[in-house]
This record gives sequence, structure tokens and C-alpha cells, in this order.
Amino acid sequence: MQENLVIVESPAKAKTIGKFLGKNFTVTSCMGHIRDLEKKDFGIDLENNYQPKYVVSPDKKKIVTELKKLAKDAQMVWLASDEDREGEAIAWHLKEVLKLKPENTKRIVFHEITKEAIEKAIKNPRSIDDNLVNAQQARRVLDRVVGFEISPVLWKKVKPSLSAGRVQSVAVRLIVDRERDIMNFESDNWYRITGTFLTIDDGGNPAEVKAELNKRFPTKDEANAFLEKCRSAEFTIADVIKKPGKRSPAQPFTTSTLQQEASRKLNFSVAQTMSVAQRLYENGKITYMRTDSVNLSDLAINTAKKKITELHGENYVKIRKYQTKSKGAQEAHEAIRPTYMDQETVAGSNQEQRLYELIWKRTMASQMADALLEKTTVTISVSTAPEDFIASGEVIIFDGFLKVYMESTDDENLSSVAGQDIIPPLKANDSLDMASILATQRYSQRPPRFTEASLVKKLEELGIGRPSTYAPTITTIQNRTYVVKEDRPGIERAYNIITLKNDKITGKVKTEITGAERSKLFPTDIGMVVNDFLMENFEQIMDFNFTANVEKEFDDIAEGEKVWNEMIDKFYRPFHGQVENVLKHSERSKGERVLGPDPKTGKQVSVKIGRYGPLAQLGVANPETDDEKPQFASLRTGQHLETITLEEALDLFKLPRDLGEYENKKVTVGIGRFGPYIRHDNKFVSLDKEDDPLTVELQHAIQLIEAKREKERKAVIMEFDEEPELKVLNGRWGPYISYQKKNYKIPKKMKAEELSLEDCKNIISQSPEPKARGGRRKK
DNA sequence: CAGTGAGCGAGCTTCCGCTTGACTT
Repeated sequence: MQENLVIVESPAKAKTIGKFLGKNFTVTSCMGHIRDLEKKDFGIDLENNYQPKYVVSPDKKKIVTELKKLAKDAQMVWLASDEDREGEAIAWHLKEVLKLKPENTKRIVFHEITKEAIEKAIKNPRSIDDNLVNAQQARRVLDRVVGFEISPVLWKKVKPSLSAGRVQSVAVRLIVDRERDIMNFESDNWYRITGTFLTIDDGGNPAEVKAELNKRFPTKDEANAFLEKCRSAEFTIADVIKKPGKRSPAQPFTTSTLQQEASRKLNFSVAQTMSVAQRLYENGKITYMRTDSVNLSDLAINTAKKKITELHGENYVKIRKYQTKSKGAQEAHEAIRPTYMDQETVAGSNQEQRLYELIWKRTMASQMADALLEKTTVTISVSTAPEDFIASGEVIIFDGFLKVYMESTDDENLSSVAGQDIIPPLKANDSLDMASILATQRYSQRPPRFTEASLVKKLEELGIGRPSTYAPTITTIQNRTYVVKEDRPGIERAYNIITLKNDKITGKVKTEITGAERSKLFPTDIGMVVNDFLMENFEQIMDFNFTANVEKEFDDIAEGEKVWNEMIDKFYRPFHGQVENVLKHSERSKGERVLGPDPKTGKQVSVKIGRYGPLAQLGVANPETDDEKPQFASLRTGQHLETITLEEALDLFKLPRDLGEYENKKVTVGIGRFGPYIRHDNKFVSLDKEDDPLTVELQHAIQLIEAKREKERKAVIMEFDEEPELKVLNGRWGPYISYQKKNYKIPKKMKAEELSLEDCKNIISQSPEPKARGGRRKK
């Protein structure tokens, strides 16, 4: 019989703690929540004060059986889940499901996984905090109510299988709002004046000083006039100011900041970062990766200090204690840090090594000295104008933490790495020779689109979502196709540049690419329609402060100042009324937009969301007269309900288009579910990306048809006269056997070119029944 | 798989937070 059973949440944690506790303790894990609300039906008894109906989650049945067995054999069960709301509820569910008796059950908590912390916890057990558990039940029930009452409204009023929720719907709103800000953005432009001046440096060599005018000009004429004035001007140093400055390291990593930095520095997606971190954690290389705490254990700080001294010297050390202040933080863990600070690198995949290195550097830097800078500002006066040129430079006097790590920023325009601009020694009243002065036309920047990581940052600022849900939320809104992550090309923009050099003023027009996007989040048409529908009908849920407001109430419940089902009741009554109201009165939402009349026929042209996605419609259905039916055409990729023009929509109806004949058969071009295609002799050939179906000509179409035939000829490795339905083909993943429209894998040791008909039949009879080609087809 | 978009209506979809593998693409 085991004396003591300790239950924690994760197996990796159980392993470590097991080592600390010795023989009298068995440490095991429950893998997070073991029970949840019933998934079928609502899972909440509305007739009975919102009583939750809990069931053991299907994937936890096995674990629960094992835990029951272990608990039965133990004299004392120690529930050691996290100290936050969710952790308390996990402990309570364990107590309920395992039917633990109070006299055999103790609840313990610890913030860091060290021998001392755990022994201290064992000495100070408490009982389960029912108020905290109730706060969690309120959270859980509220989320179920919101998600499971609004989602079905969307199925009826917009499209089946859609979803809404406290977290995901606000995440989508952020992206939709930003996209509209960008659409409505009006770019401003002005002229920025920069000058290059000549001087002599300490060594007596010629040196350059670059400076920017402290005024920008709204028009080309004004910029020109200023350059004219500079022609005959004298340039004098009016002032040199030197100021000390410092920069401090960033806080240790939390889930959110790790996701941001891994995205900026390593180009990892949010999900990728988490799975790489999970492996590092399981291998004991880093502490737990789902945390909102920036706290480091004393042990970690001490080993970091030792390592910094060893590598860089004592003057690089500065012990810093960080405190978490983000909204809703629950402080159940430490910050994300290397388990052993003296390990600079780890074995493992390239990704694991890079992420580890990032975490190691960030943690080291967080305990290092400030960087000391000297900022120099030089004012250069212009004898013929009231404006001044300003040259500014920053020199690192002491690098401190910058020796190891520098946090990146999302703003590409911000060049902020110190030590880039060394200014040659200059004195007041020195005069400078002017080498050139430039007036460059600049445009104001539209708001930036979100990356996965910058969306996580925003959600965290708003207190929406938790470290364990950031990555899944980002995945969900993409799975529901509310949002897509993609690249989009920029557009070319012209700008003027005027140069004064050698007493000559010359103007030039240059071009630049602007607005190109890489891996950014864009709302889809359905995302926008759903967002607008929710904004109109469920404003309260869409409010950025909704989560913060209910969190306050959860806190009150946790403090014992509010009763959880009373809080839910207060929310539920008006909310449910609103749901009923919307179901009864609101129109189906298709995002319809009328673009105007077709100039040829006068029929109305409109766009909306149809069963298979966004479409354009020519004409209006009239059931009474039952005359001509409207024409429909799908929107093309890259076209959107909100931005498509009348002309672009009309073009869609020009397809399918006759190109002429080839081999006495018609050749037509159209757009289908898989993009633009050419049809000939009942066969389809995809157009190349650069081909426009509206202008493509017969000759090119024939080329494509022939190219496809050539490819098909190559694709057939073997045919058999006796069995025309059986072929050995070369596909995307290598050779395979096709027989009666089903495909079969060829075993690795066999060579495709050497198969006999007999071999093929053997393979087919021995293979498991494959899926029919085309996947899920109905009937 | 590529011309769909009308309508009948069965049975299904859905939330957020804890956790880790077992899956397919």
C-alpha cells in the first residue's frame, strides 16, 4: 500500500517532483481537466439554478480509471494542481470523481518546482477553496452559454457550422476593424528634407554629418523654395548637446511574449512556437511554457548571475525581480526560462535549438546591467531660413545586456538599435560645408495588419484568453475561415525627390513598392458578415471590455462576495431574451451589396454570400412573374464583397467564353471551383497563374492542352491490355496503382516499372479498402 | 472535381481552458 499519492497536472512536472519527494510518495498526473460540461445538449440545467452537468471527458476515461485505483490504495491524496481558478477546479473535480474523503485529502500549491518549495507546500496543506471553484464554474457556464446559444443563431441566420464565442468573436472583430481602418485610410504626404554636411573628424580625415530639417513641407513648391534658399546659405553649428541615456532589458518570457519574439526573430507561427516549446519542456530543458508570469525563482536568478559573471564579468550583473501586471494574470507558474541556466545550448532539432537559445538569451539579459548610451543632438542653423537641421546620434558607452539580447519590434520603421549613428566631433559656431540637400516625398503609413503574434499581444492587453488558449484561438478563427493568413503583393507608388547638389537643383520621380504583406491576418467575406451580424445583434459580447467586466465578477465570486449562479442568472435572462428576439425578428444575413445597374441591360448587379461562397448576381429573382432567372457567378480569389467594383463584377459574367475550335472541338474558358480552366473535349486544363481568362487566346489554350497531354503520357508507367481498368501511374507522391477508380499504394521494396499484372492484382487484394477518389462525395 | 446558387429536410455543426499524444495532410 502506497502511503501518499500526489496528483499534478502534467506528466513532466510529476516526474520532476517525484525525484524530490522520495519513496513514500507516488507522483502522478491527471492531464488537466478530467471532467467538462456534457457536450451533447446544453450541459446546464436551466430549471435548476444553472446546475452544471459534468461528464468525464472521453479522452480522460483511462486516466480516471487509473487514478481511482491509485487513490484507493493511498492513505493520503495530495491534490497539487495549479493555484489559479482552473487549477482549483481541477482539484475539486478530482475530489468529486475519485470520491476522496476530507480526512484523506489535502490540497497543496507551489509556484516553483524546487525541493524547498515542494517540501514547504507539503508542510502547509489547506482544503479546497470552494469560492475559487465557484468562480471557475461561473466562467465555464458563461462560456458555454455564450458559445452554445449564439452559434446556432449563426447556423440559422448566416451559414451552418459557424461559431461564436467570448474570445474568438472578439479576436475576429479586431481583424475586421483593422481591415476597415485600412480600407478607409487616406494617405497624407509631405516633403522631408535631409542634408549631408562635411567636416573633419578627430584624425583629421573628412567625415560626413547627416541631418534632418526640423520642419517638413506639405507641397513640392514649398520644398523647392526651401532648397533655393539653401543654395546661397551658410551652415553653422548652433548647438551641440550631449545627454546620457540608458536602456533596460525586457522582462523574462511569458507565453505571449515568447510567441511574439519567436515570430519576429525566428519566423515561427504561434502554434509552431508552442509545439517546439512543449518538446523542450518534456525534455526538461525549459520550465512550463503556458504562463503569464514573469517571475524567476531565486535559484534561477542565482545561476544566471553566476553564468553572467563567468562569461562577461561582475559589472554585467544586475539582479532584477519582475512582477506580472498584465490583466487577468493568475501567477500559477514561473516565467519561461531554461531549467539550467548554465546550459547555453541544447541538443535537438534546429527549431528546438533556436527557440532554446532565444529563451536562454532573454533570461540572461533580464538579469544583466542596463546599457549606457550617450545621445548627441547637433543643431545646424541655415543663414537664409529660420529652420534648423538636426543631427542626432547615439553611442553605446557600456553595452550591458545588449551584449546578449535585444528585443525586436513590430514597427519596421522604427530604427532603434543604439550605436548606429556616431557623430563626428563638432563645436558650436563651427561652419559646415554642405554636400547635398534632398527633399523626399513621404507618405503617411496606414495602420499595420495583425500577425498571429501581434494579435495575441493585443488579446493579452485586453485580458482576453489565456496562455493555454492563444494558439488554439488563432487556429480556430482560421479553421472557421473567418480569417486567412497570407501574403499579398504591394503596389507601386511614385514619389518625388528633389536634389540640391553642386549648386544645381534637379527633380526626379522614383517608384517604391508599398503595402506588401507577409504572413498577415486578413478577414474573409464570411468573417466580415459574421462580425457585422454579431455587432448588430450581440453588442455586449463583442465589446472589448466584456471579458474584463465578467472577470471582475468572477473575482468577486472568488472572494466570496457574490454567488455564482446569481451572477449567471443576471447575465442569462436578458441575454437569452436577446437570442430569442434575434431568432424571431432578424433577417438572414448574406452580406448583400448592390453595385448598380448593368449598363447594357439595366439589370441590377449585386454580390452576396451564397451556399458555396461569395457570388455575383445579375438580375433579381421575381417569383410572381417567374420570368428570367438571375445569373450567378462566383467571385474569384482575391475579390471581396466589400471591395469589388461594378466593372469587375460584370466581367465575371463574360465567362464561360468561346475561344474557337481545336481538333474540330470547341474550346471554352471559364472559372470553376478550382480556379480558371480551359475546357476541350470534355477535359479540363487549369490556366497558369499569370493567364487572365478574360483575354487568353486560342493559341495559348492549345499550348496548355498539349502540355497537359504530354504530362499525362508521362504519368502512365504501365498499362495492361487484358485489364484496361488497371494502370500503374506516376502521381504527386510517386508511383501508384489505379484500378476501378480506386488507388493502391505500391510496397516500398517493389519497383513500379517491374510490376506484372499478377503483382498488381496481388497488391490490390492485400491492400485495405482505400477511399474512393475524390474523398467525401455524397451517395 | 470544373455548368452549382430552387427546395425538401434528416442529422450535424458550436464554447473556453486544463493537458498530452495519436492522428492525417
